[in-house]
Amino acid sequence: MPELPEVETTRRGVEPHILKQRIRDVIVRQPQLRWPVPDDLPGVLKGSLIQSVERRAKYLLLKTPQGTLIMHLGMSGSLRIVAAGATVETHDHIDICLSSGKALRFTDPRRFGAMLWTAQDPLQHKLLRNLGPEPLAEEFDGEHLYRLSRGRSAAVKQFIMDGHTVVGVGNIYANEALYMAGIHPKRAARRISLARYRQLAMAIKSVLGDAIAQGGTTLRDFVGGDGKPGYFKQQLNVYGRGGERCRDCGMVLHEIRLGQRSTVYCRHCQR
DNA sequence: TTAATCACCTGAGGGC
DNA sequence: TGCCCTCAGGTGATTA
Repeated sequence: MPELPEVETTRRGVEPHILKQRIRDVIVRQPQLRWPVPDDLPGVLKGSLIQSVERRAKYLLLKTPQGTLIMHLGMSGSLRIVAAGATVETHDHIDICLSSGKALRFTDPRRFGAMLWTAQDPLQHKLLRNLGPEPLAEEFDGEHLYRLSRGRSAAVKQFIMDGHTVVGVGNIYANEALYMAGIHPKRAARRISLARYRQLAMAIKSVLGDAIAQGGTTLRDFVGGDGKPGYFKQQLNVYGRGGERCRDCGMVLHEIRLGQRSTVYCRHCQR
């Protein structure tokens, strides 16, 4: 399940293979993704030069002189480099064939992913223009969280998973960051002090930074752009460990549903 | 404006 | 072995 570190790992993995490549063809086998792939996408992209491979939140942006291809991996999506004409599996929905003879292949069993086109500034696209800061950017800090949380009665876990607060904090890393900061996931966002938000911001940066450095998680079917799995799962302290012992205090980790999401925490370490 | 819920989708895993 | 059911989850849309 790609979260921000997985998306960044994918970006770094595919970038060397597609940067400065010209798009020779686009093969759309399954256009029904989260939103339908535009009918004219192959025609628009054909012949374009890929100028940059960027990321904003969990969106990957392939910029060409004509516009930008906006991609989202959804829940189960992946991008990898294959030889053009490589054997096609059931969920290989889109191939972007390159002048090098290779292809960027989008695979997504659950089809929660997306592939959209904009000729405008992609950061002004309706999906991107209202997003919060990047978690690893300087502008994201405890003051930012504290300021936005005033008057918010929602649970802090849902607050930090809201893309308007900060982007890229999915369920796994929200659980981990709250554990690291010692904050109970159900605590109302407005009832957390500035000092504790500073700890939480540092925890988010630490958890996401470490995950990126190690290539994302190995949960389910995630593999990087090079087809190799990530290695972060071994370091998860709470996510997926409900009923097991807390690595810090030895208490049994508690698992609940919060906002329809699996939430694991330590009742002793997190207040 | 905020919070809660729904919808999308399919593979994995458990129970029978 | 096969069938059925539940769960997993990112995020926009809808509803209250």
